[in-house]
Amino acid sequence: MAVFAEKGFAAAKLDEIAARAGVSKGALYLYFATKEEIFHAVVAQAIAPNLAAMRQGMAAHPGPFADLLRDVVGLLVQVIETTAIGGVVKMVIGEARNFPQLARVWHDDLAGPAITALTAAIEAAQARGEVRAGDARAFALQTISPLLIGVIWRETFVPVGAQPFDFSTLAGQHVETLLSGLLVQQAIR
Amino acid sequence: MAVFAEKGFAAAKLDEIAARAGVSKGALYLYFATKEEIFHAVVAQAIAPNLAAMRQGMAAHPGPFADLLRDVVGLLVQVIETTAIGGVVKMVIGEARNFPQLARVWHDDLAGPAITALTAAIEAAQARGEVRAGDARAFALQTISPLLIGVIWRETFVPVGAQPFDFSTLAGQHVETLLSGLLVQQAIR
Amino acid sequence: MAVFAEKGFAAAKLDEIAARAGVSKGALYLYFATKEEIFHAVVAQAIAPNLAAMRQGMAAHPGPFADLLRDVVGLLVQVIETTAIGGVVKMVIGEARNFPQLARVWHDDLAGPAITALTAAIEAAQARGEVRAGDARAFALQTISPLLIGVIWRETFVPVGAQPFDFSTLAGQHVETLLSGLLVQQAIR
Amino acid sequence: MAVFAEKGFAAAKLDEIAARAGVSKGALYLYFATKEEIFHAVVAQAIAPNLAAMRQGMAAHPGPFADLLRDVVGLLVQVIETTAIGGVVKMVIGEARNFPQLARVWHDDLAGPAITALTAAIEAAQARGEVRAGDARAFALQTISPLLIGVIWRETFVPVGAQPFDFSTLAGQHVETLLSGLLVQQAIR
DNA sequence: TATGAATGAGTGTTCATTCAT
DNA sequence: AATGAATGAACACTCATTCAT
Repeated sequence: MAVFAEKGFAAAKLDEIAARAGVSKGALYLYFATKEEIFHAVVAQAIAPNLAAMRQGMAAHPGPFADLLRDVVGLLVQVIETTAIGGVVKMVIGEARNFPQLARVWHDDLAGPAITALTAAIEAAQARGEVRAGDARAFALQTISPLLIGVIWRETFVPVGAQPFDFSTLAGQHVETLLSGLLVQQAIR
Repeated sequence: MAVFAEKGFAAAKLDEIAARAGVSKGALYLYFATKEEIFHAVVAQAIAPNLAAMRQGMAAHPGPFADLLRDVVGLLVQVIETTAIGGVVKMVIGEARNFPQLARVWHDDLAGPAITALTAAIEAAQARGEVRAGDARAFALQTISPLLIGVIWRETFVPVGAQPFDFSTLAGQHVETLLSGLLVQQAIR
Repeated sequence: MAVFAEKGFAAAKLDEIAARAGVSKGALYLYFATKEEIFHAVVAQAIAPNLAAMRQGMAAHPGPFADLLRDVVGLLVQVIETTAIGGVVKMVIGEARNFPQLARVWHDDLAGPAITALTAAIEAAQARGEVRAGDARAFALQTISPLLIGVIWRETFVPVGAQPFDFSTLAGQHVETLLSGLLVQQAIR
Repeated sequence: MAVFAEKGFAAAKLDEIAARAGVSKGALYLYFATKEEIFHAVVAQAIAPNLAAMRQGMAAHPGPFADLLRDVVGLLVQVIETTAIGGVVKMVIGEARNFPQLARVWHDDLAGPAITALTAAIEAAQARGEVRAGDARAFALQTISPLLIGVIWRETFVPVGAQPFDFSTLAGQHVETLLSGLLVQQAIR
């Protein structure tokens, strides 16, 4: 994953992958038939843990919407700070056109369900009168965007000297901003 | 740009670039010394119009913060809907590690100044008492994130059947959400 | 053809083929998509001249069978002594199992028709009472066998010091032997 | 032998040889140092039985030449129909150039002596006045050619749908043809 | 004795780059 | 200025050979 995330599919060399894996080039072919298969395995493998995290975050949130929001954003921060999701996101964005099947898997199994689940939770909150009217799917996108862009910023510009964003700060402030805007009764907050 | 945006640097073939440009492969070398030079030219060229747009959007906004916000987001929507920025963003994200200089140019000339200018405008609004306290740079990131993620979503998942986001709807709702959260006096809204 | 005939398909190296052709390895791919395609082209190309020779040899022989026989055998000797048929025969024998399509082409377009035409000519001679009764196809095989084996002997054993067969001597004596045996009226001979 | 005969030396894979032998690839190296050594063993081993057959066929034939001829041809038919000689012949023809030593062994130990012995027998018959004058070595080649070509035909073209030759028919008719032509006193026949 | 995972040199194929025309 | 045939270095993939178990 490290090599693919760094270079992209085409620029990744099996020699380097093998070297970093501490095996010979030939050994790769004992486990994978082609370079593409290695790539798919890497990308597929990166779905599982995030899938689990997502499901956990979305599971049954009967409490106030604010709690759900804090949990979701907090979980996202945790994933961003502890996993290699940054590299995977880059890989998926960069190679989606070359490997549509890969984009499909990531959309159907991860990104799509995540957005859908979040949208449903927001709609429930709207139904309960907690959240003001509006396109729930757009609200969902707003919810996760700053952190995702923060990751992409980290992967893209921080290596050349850009100032990174602190994810905890960003997350806290983002939740505040969202709540003040999404809640119908702002006094309650 | 079309070829590089679709395939990435390494997977882009000069044969295809030449074919789409309607010239022979050899002719490319009359204007560029290497493939990399073509790539840099493409990426550099894609900075100019966006730079202009950004400067225009940020220029002297003495009026209320809400107006600035609407202008900035509106401009972003326009750029997204009328230019090939989506492909460029993909290219920059995907190739930043392979071409640090490219990332540097994009950061130093475009992304960095844009964030900085927006941050400054927000700080000014904070100083005027229009915007509540908080990390202005984080507010700036929040401002542009949903639209950027919307573009990336379009580039990555829409080609494999994902439902796209409507940028006008997204923009309008996003501005509302931001304002309600950023303005100190919410009653005024 | 020289390289494939010498080494066989698998042991032939594109480096050597290119070198002997006086071009670079890459240049081969301007004209052929794969090594296999080069091989097929070589083998296919080797059919044409032999096909022509065969048709010529078989064409309308109203005269006595002995004349036909002398012409056919004489033509075969000429082909053997002036073309690269030896190498081609080796290639076809050696690679028939690996490239069934190749064997099919050679059988359907060359070996099969040749045997069939010769068989027909022999049957005509039998009908005219010139040739004694018997399996005409087996007679046909007898007709061409010694020269073919002579070629194979030349290709296989002569390079390691075996004594070659003189094709003219072999041909003359073979025709005599056949005539004395095939003709019904042996006294006439 | 099966694998080498089917694919040729270069295209034969040790994986397949080991699999068909029912052992592991590593086990091959307990008995042979290299692939080439396996190949030599296979080819050498294929000499023995044929050598014995040949010696038997050639052994002391004081009787009439016709008897010798029938015995030799009959023996050849038997070998062709009961042993894997077809594959071996293909191997030797196909790999003679790549393994001159192999060609040498086959020539010096088998093909050469066989032709020589047959030639000697024919010369003896000529001396006895049974066989007409002529190049005895060419007569010898004539004697064995049709059956050899029949084998090669079977190995090369029958797998792609060619009509095979019946070896018994071929042999019987061939002997007749030879005798009528080779015997001085044709009336005797 | 036997295994089979691991190796790495070798080969077919690609593609950025050159250059005669 | 433009072409496109030709080059050759680079890379994915194969497979004979090794060796720890």
